[in-house]
Amino acid sequence: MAEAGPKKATIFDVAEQAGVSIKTVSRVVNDESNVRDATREKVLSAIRELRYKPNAAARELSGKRSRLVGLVYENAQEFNYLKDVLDGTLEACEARGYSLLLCPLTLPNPDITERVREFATQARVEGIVLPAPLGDVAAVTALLHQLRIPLAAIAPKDPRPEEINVSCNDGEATCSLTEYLIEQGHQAIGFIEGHPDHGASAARFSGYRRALERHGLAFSALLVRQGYFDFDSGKTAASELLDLPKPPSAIVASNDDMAAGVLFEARERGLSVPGDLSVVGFDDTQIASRMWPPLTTVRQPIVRMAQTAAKLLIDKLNGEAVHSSDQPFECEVVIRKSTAPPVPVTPLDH
Amino acid sequence: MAEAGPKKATIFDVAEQAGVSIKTVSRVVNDESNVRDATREKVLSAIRELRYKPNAAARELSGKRSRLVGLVYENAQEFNYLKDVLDGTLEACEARGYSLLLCPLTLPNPDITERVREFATQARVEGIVLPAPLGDVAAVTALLHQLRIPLAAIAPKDPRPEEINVSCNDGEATCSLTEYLIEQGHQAIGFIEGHPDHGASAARFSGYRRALERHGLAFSALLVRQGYFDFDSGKTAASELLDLPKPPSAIVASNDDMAAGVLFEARERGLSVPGDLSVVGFDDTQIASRMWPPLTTVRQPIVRMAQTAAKLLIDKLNGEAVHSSDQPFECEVVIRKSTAPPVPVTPLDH
DNA sequence: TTGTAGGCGTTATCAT
DNA sequence: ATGATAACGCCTACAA
Repeated sequence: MAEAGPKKATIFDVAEQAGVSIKTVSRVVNDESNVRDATREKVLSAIRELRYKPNAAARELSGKRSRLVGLVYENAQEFNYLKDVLDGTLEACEARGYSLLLCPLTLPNPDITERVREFATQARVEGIVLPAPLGDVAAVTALLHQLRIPLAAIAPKDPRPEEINVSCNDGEATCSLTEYLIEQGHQAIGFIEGHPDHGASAARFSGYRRALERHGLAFSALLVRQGYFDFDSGKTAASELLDLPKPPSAIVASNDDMAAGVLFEARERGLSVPGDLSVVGFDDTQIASRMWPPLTTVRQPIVRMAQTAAKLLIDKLNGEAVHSSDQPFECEVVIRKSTAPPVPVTPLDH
Repeated sequence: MAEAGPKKATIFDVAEQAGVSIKTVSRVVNDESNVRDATREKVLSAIRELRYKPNAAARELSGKRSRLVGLVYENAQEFNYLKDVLDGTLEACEARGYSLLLCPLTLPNPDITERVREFATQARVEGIVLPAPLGDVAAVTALLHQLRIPLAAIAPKDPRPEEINVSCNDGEATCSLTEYLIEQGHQAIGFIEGHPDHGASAARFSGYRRALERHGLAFSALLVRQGYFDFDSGKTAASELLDLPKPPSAIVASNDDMAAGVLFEARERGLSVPGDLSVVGFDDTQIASRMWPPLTTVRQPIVRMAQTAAKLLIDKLNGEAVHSSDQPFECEVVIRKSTAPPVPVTPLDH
């Protein structure tokens, strides 16, 4: 049972308690050099006793540092990807004493620029995390550049070396995934592209093509449909694909949400998955394991990617040298139950 | 192409430009009275010309108002409910010039108190929105009370009149939903309870019982299973229910995520929905319309509830008289395809 | 209706 | 290695 209002301790209280000046306390708090060990100890224990916490507003006013990071994101219906981004970003911020501010965007939108400017200046964030596709929206990146606000892009289409960006090898992963289908005996494999604004879309598409080539399968543009990473577009694309004179026996959707749409469309037509049609997704978000049948997909370490993006961003804000483009993160194919050899099974196929 | 750094205008610049004192500018900015219209206009146009934005840090330091609202939430696997809460809360905050800070919690957790205290003080939020079940976690509400931080609870179990809280009539809605099943001819209707910590769980359960009574159907504890609002618990509960010697022909799950689990379990057993089993959920979150078959459920206006909670909270922070417990929000039954009369259809049933 | 002075809790500058 | 003192930009008294 603590008392009601012990008038939060200030830097002066700590200084007095420790018998030093406020500047020394400030030095200790900010981990600056030029403080004798003994002095530091005195200050530290005073801080503990008084439960002193620096006042963020005063700090910001004086020092120009808000310790705020922004997450500007596209607020789509499908939130599965974003939950992971949020989790990762938040954790990284918290671990470093930063708070996270949210700025949902609805795309396309003529006045993104104003909204983001408002957000960046009004909310006075020091840096901004930009999950795909925003890392590629010039209106946004140019503005932030002009505002001198560092950014960290997650899975941008063309990563600019001077900025922080994290990505994963989703092209390769899509290739493996497609190969898995091919090895099961599928010859006609449909592909649903992701949103053209996302860098991942092109990468995944080319992964698909590479798998075809590698196995001597002809590529047919008929089997490729444009999607937009959401359920509805997946459903529509599946519908078109299944209406083809010679429909594919398997469909690769560029993400789980679209794969869910494919499953839905198949059900509506009374098609059994994977009996009549194999379906794979991408991301291994929550929904993938909740569908029936559970989706074969690719696990993308979104949480860790977001964590890393935020971590690097904050490091940069703190003036540390940042080595952005390490290795891309590794994806992992997750086999579940939405895939099977096409009927009839013909062992002679390979 | 704007210039790089026009040294952001301060209140002094505005005062000078308008030929008044800073206090007058302050009055205008804060909508205080006692400013002649002509003066106000002068100031306003100076503000526009200079693109003046009050410095939030200075404001907070001086005026004790951070214009920050916190959202403390349980960060569960299932994010469907929270996406809506987030959308609503964010919008209400934005509309009023507030920013939203996030504090995800993992329950159960021995040191929630410390985490929340840290969040509340360190992040210096003025008020906190508490979506269920957090409005009922005494460790949290007591702490906030002690810290004198106003809170707004969304769907708390026992709404305390002195606090802000918004809820909906989910008891009644569950009753209607169950009656719909009964009217279709179902006699043995299973029920999966929600997480016992959520107020909504008890309300929904009693709605279920009321429907039974009203139609002269016997209540059987055998047909009721404990769930926790997540997919897995729904699946488990369904499994138990379906293993019963005389399994139910319909199952009411207390939310969509659990209903998804029921669907999954049914599929695993080769049961057809709604042919062999009718299933209903609650919330009408994203997942409900993505499943196969799409779920009959209850649309809970979560976004609007969250919006209202945040709005009322901010009103209170601004010293306005807040009339919390208006009417509960109205829910709405959404009929989709997961329900059908039990086989064989016996028109004589009513 | 308007203005002046003082303070909010830090960090930064420049001594010592 | 440490300390006085001046910003930082605004708001709340209290005058006028």
